[in-house]
Amino acid sequence: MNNVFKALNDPTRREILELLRKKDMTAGEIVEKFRISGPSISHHLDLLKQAKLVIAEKEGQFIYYSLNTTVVDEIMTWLLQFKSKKK
Amino acid sequence: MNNVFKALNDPTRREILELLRKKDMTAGEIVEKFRISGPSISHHLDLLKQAKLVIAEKEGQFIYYSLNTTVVDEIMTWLLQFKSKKK
DNA sequence: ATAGTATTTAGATATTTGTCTAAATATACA
DNA sequence: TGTATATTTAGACAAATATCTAAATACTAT
Repeated sequence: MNNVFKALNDPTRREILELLRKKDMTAGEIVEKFRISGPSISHHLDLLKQAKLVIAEKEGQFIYYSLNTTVVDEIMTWLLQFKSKKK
Repeated sequence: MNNVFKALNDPTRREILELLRKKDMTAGEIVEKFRISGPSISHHLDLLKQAKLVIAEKEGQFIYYSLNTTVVDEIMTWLLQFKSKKK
């Protein structure tokens, strides 16, 4: 849970998630979308991976990244508690 | 939006939110629930306030903190986009 | 006014984070 | 095998963060 909020606490990483919502992408394709170095994006992808918000799959020379929405459910469940006030 | 994720990215602050879900509390009451100094908690409360996740109201000598769930809706809306894949 | 309580603000410090360049690893292909 | 491409790992550094103690502010009540 901690990892998830940590992963979401960065505009670049949130933007990566929004990109992946539209289609799976390779690390290189993602890098092209930003003005940040490859290694930095790689690091962001690593944090997203640790949070299990994305899944990485190797295909030959490339690594394809895709969304994993099951964690999104967990966050929403956690958030929902606040909509039902009182213990 | 950035402020919200920043505010949520700390276990102490998330715990404060969970406490406030049960009932409104003064800063002092919140401090008692943790082993962290008053000033540190005050700082956490400030970040939660900036994110509009809590509301502070002065009552005489005390400041009462309470949840503001409207921001929770915004986060959930943002998260929901990921549940409907494809552009 | 003075003293006491509640809370925040200021300033310091250690840790974490985002970024970079350079180097390492892995795959493809001629 | 050797070279090009894709991506990550390593190491450095500046900026942001969580925490602390000491001091300031605000209110209560004697």
